[in-house]
Amino acid sequence: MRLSTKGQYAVRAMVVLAMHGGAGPVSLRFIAEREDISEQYLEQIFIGLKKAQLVKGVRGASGGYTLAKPSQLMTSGDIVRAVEGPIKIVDCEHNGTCERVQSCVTRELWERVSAAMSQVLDATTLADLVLRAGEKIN
Amino acid sequence: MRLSTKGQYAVRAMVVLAMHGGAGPVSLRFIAEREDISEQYLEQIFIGLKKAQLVKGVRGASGGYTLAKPSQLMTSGDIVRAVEGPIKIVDCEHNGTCERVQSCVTRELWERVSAAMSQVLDATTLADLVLRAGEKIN
DNA sequence: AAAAACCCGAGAGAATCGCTCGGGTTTAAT
DNA sequence: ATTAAACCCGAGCGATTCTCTCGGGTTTTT
Repeated sequence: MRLSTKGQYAVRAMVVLAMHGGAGPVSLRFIAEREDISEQYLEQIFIGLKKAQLVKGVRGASGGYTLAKPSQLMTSGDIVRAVEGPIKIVDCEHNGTCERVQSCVTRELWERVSAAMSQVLDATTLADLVLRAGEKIN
Repeated sequence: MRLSTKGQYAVRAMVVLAMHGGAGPVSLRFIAEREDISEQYLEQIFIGLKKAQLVKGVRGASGGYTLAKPSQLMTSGDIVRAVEGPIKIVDCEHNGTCERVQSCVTRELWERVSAAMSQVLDATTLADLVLRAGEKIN
């Protein structure tokens, strides 16, 4: 029951991106050094972020990535989902109907837990995280 | 980001145990058949539950396991923690102080997520689950 | 005595994680 | 035009974790 590094790295990387605001694209190399993450691993992560249309890639020299929309309109939930898939703590296939009733009582529990996680993640925008980072520095 | 089967099985097994109330110990074989879980895997799970003093083992023929305390006094959080360890979605070692400030902004986020999970799990007693199982059957 | 059941450590097969490798292609700068 | 920076992408690899299985116990009831 733990978030893989992929999700953690993705959020950290997006914070870096957001902090550099509109000042041109940010290269993966920069993020990699700043956050001490493998550059090639970051590439994989950004493929997911790009597919989810959270970032835009700028190719060529002095390229990099920029946010695809303002940080107020992006939540940590969006970011985590982009690289890790849907936020659910167990995957139950029998949707709605189980053979064993006992099993499905617990399913409701896991769904409530997943919902609680989503609620926190979806309530926190990227802008919120940047704001807090700013507060910490000062 | 998913709960291992160990945690899921543990809760399901405890529901079975609770539903058999005070009517003597319940054998692992019974639970294993009822819930379609490997009996030997269940043994491992019950070692954890026993260490956490949630169940009591009764050795010998016609033995099995009983709840160590009333189901109202046991939460799904207790059960999950017993077999899976502390409920936290990332493990950050730097407690309180990080070198990179950016990293630690996100740490607060993971802590809030973990807290939200705990809240749901700790608010649901074993008795609650049994009650719902009863409702489902009728 | 025999059988039922818990107790327990070790390990095996598969899946997942956390990357790395080796190639591209695109574009800015010189 | 050339070079170099940077994104793009598929494949694979070592380590870890998960999900059990195996092979032995020991305890207690019948």
